[in-house]
Amino acid sequence: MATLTAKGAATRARIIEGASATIRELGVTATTLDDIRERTRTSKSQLFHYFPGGRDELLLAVARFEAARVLTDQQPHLGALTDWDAWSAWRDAVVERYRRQGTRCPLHTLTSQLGGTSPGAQAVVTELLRHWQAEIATGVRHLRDTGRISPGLDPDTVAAALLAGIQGGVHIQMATGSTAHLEAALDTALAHLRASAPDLARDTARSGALAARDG
Amino acid sequence: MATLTAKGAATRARIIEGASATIRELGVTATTLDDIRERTRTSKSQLFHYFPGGRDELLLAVARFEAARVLTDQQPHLGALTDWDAWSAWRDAVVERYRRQGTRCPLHTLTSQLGGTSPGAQAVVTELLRHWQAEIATGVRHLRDTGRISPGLDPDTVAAALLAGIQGGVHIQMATGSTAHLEAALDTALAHLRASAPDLARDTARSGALAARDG
DNA sequence: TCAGGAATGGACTTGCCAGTCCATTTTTTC
DNA sequence: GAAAAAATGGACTGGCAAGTCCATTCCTGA
Repeated sequence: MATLTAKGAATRARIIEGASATIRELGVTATTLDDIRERTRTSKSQLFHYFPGGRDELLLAVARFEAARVLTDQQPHLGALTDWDAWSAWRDAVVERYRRQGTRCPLHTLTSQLGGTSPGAQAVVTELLRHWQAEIATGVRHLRDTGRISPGLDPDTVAAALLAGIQGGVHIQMATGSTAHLEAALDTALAHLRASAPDLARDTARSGALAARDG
Repeated sequence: MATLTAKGAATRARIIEGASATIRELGVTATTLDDIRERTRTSKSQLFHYFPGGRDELLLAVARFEAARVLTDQQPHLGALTDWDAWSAWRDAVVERYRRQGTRCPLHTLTSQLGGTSPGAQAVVTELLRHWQAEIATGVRHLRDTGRISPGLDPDTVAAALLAGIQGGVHIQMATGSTAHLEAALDTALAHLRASAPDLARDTARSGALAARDG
């Protein structure tokens, strides 16, 4: 793969997207290169031309593709967690995103297969988590700096806990099909933040810290 | 498998345990029946004798085995979440359990492979989660009924959020190798509970003289 | 002790699927 | 417009791993 013409790049992208869709339908283990070949209208040689490392390299590319999508699907909310309304909108966007995705999380299964095997896949996930958590932490820090939450809360710890709740909520959704846990995790975390508000700020937010849900 | 002699039952159990151990080392996808056969000193025919449904049936049995272990590993703490000390001990036990397990969670990978495929595996996980959450909720309810936390908190929601945090923390550990997120999730959830305590109970808890309250 | 069922051994079949290879077509470049 | 490079087609291989089958040994109960 010395150089890549426009046509070549398009084919490569088509393969990744098609593989991603196929994996969503069949799961990683059940997806064969022939399935991908058929859906993307490519030949075996093309698959290996664009991904000389074979199946693993393709899967890694798909993981990268999916990881990017996870973050963009949360925009513009994730990048602007300024006031409570923004947090609420983000919360809804996250729930909606995963509800729409259904009971298959390509990235989860993808990394559970590649995770231990290749350090590359591990890096993709680690980087995604790091970025995601950093964005959340920035939002929390903003809440703190504007006096909306207790100054005693550590933004990074809160963000880590929130991210864990989201991950677990999604994971449970994969097994049960319900987003109840994801919602509980998000709502409880937000309630925690709201309840920590200094009296003045809480009065301003006024809508009931315990009720948590959209006041 | 009309009847099962003592010897047969022992062999069956040996296969499940050996398969479980092998999967922990190699991961689900990389584990072949021959690997299991070799480790458990059995023959191909034995594998299919005790698990006529083949690989999938064996994997399901392993999932059941692992699911049971998840809960027993948390005992006796999980069954007696009465006061803050008990909660703290449980928290430590959970962290320790997963730290010891390392970056391979057999159940996670097991179900991510069987999850979508077989309804049986899904049932195993769902039941595990249900049971786990119920135990946590019982503990939360006890805290509430003894006035240690705000009566406004819904035990089931809190338990769901906490369980999601644990699951996510473990999941992140699989990718990063660190239990930081798991600990953040647990600690944040417990901090939330403690912070919700009515003033009297919080003061009492701080001093450790719990017996005196509510006379 | 012997008969029938359970347990075991292990060779063999079968099918799939990743990866290879070379021929052919298309595009780029000078 | 011709050579070089890139893209494509698709048959073929090789190996692996699940599952089958039958022969043999072991156990149990009457």
